[in-house]
Amino acid sequence: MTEKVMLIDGNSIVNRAFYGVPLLTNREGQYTNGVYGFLNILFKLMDEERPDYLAVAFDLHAPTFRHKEFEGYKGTRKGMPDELREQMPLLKEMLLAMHIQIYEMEGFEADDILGTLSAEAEKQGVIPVVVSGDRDLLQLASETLKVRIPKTKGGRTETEDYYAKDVVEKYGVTPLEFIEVKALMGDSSDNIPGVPGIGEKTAVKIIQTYQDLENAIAHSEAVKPKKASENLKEFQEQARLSKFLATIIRDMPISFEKENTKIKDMFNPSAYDLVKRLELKSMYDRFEKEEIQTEQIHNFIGIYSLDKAKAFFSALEKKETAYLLFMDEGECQGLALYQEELGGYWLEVGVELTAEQLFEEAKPFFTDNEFVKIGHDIKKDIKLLRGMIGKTPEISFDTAISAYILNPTGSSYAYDDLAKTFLSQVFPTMEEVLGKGKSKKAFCVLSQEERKNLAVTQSKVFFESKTIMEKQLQENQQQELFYDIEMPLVYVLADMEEYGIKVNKDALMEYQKNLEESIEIITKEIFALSGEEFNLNSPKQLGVILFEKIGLKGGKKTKTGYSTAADVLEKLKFEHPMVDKILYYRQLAKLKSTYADGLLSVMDEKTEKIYSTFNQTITATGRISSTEPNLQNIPVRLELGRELRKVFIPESKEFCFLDADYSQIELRVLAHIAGDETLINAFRNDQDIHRLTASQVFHVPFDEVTPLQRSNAKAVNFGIVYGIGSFSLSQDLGISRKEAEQYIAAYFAKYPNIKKYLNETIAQATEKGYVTTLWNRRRAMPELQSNNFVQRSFGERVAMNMPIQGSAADIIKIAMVRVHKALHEGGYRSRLILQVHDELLIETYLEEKEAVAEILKENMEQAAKLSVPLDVDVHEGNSWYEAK
DNA sequence: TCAATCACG
DNA sequence: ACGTACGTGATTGAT
Repeated sequence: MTEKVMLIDGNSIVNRAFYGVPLLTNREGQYTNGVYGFLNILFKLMDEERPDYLAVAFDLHAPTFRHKEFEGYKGTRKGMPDELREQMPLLKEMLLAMHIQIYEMEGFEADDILGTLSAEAEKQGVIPVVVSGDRDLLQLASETLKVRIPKTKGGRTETEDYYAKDVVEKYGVTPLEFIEVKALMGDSSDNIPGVPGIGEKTAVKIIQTYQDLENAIAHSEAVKPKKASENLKEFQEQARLSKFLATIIRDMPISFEKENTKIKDMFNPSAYDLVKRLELKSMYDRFEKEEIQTEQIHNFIGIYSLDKAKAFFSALEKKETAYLLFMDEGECQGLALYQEELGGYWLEVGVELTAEQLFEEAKPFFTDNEFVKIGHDIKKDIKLLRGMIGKTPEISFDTAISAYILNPTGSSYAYDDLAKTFLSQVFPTMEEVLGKGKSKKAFCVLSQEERKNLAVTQSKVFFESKTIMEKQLQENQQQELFYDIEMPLVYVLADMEEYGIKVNKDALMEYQKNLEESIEIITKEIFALSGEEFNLNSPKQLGVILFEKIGLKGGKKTKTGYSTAADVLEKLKFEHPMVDKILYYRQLAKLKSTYADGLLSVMDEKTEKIYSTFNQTITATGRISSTEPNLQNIPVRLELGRELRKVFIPESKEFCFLDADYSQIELRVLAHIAGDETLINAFRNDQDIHRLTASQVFHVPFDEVTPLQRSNAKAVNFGIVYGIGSFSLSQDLGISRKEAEQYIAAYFAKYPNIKKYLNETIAQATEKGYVTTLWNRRRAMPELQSNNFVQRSFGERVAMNMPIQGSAADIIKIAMVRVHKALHEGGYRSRLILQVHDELLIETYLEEKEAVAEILKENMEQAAKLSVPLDVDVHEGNSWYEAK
């Protein structure tokens, strides 16, 4: 086995990491984001590389030998923010605590240390992996030496990895030639002067022709362009100096020693103490592996017979109780339950207690509201219990949903996340228990005892978290949102999922067949035009055909190559007849794979219905989402796709569809929240809002607005809702950035309160750290604290958008709960079957049609009392297509 | 598993 | 100067 050493450029990584994460401090007021970011990258790379040795090199803030040669050289002494500089001792302390070897040496830079250590390591047969935020290090890349450049993108860490061939591919020169290029072009950040008038492009060309600096100087007469030729001659000494400055030393007086750099006992108690002092919470579990084992064990009482179960349920007082269900296909089935005073129980399905018996005994407990029950992700339990006990259970508190309400941007609301968040306790993650990448089925791989422990542990965690969460909901004034909107909605969604939506199977298969035939034809046409066959679904292969073979000018747009996205191709469609055909192919391919094939594959063969899952704890804004299949993105904008809606039909001839959608709900919400009189009056008078905006922005009379003006104004209105930027608006409308700026300025001049509202929202969000909707749905906004321009700007747009999108989500959720209740209480046979953000689809019994249409319209329009009316359009039809 | 693409509000 | 609109999910090819 070959051994591996990971060599890290400490300074540059800290710098990188620092800008990628939010500005963190611990209770003592110490900044910790640099340390946090560094550790994040370190652990990620260690997980990936699994090195045997590890060393981190730092720059000393002292002159290096390079300074002596060139007095203007500032090298690595370029500015570092104070918040970051303060953290360097902390980071070193952290590294020492983890027994990680640190290298620093007066007169040399971290780059030189890495260059030398990597060379030494290779001599000893150890493979080096060099990690740096700095592209200078690319000169070290070889066939065996990999240079990794991490990037933090939206809190996530990604790396660009380079062996020698990757450097050639990306820059057109070998790693060693990279130094020569630097000598010519210089590097302003490292204060390497280079040759005036030679930039990256020219430098690469020269080196590609002449291989190195000296050869280029020797042939300087022949160098093109003329300016470069002259300057190369005149500034040849400066170029030689630049090469010297850019060359990393690989033989400084320092040695790579296995004993010192061997990774050993990184996660020890004193390192853990330091991590705790710094409050780097997400790092805790790395250091806590030892404690996990003891935490999981939880005493519980096992119940295995019918007699015991009977006794248990009759003894169970009408107390607040947590419960959890595990009904696995495997050999272990049962019900875990935790009650504050009684403790944990495990009721196991087996020979002496069948599932039927267990649920018969549990029935009163589940259906009696006097037993206050809580659960976690209760929608699945509701559906299960309905099957088992034939009634809808009453569960009043869903810990997954309350955790989501308290923090909708959480990545997971599994029990171990809740334990960490609300109990400050660490339990093994489900992944650790089940094994990585395994689904819930692996639950049965566990021993019986482990399984029961886990089940009871989970119910305990959920129960105890609930107490904390209740308090927080109260503090946030989110009780109405949680108890009156989200919890009732669970039952509505459960019904929608169970009921499903009928599809016309024959029509769908016909649609699929037609697409298949069209795809075959268009594919042949494209191949005829391109002169060769290739995988049309591969943007990479397509890019080569379009931009290299045919020679269209698209330029590189994505990090992997040419962009072939629709907006790029749209601009090129007059350049070559193939482009339009590709766009058409894409349209067909999408319809076939995602929709025709996709829907057929999830259709229930027996009922010929599709049962989607509606997720209530996914979105950051409060919307619900739909999966497997996603029924919220069924085509509608283009006719060919829209045809697909014809296959969504009522269950039988006794029913038809009613489709109700809010008109302009987000702009109405904006008008209300911002209190803008112009906008409010427009909605009160039921005016065409885009036309109005057009007349305001383009200074034309309302009746003389052209269709183009109206459509541009519509884009402006969208932009306002999304947190507008002139660049994006200009892209969207295909106008200059200047013009886009003028549109926006004109908009804000006409709607001053909108501007005021947007500014105030950002200010408040920055101050409080979160934004809220009209019903106090809340989204934390850590991005606003970032010193990173990109992240902060994103945060600002989110702060502007979330209250609007989120309030609209609140409103339709209220409407859903009320419509569902009205249908249920009125004894109607009509059902709510779909929600698409501003639209509800109801399958209605024909005789009830008028009454239900009224119920729909009324409940949707009255769901909120805003300063503008809510307007709902209702359509009917015998398919979703017709009802739109 | 990720990146690119594209469907929806 | 930064890099470029909010929120989702499914499919595909490439690694």
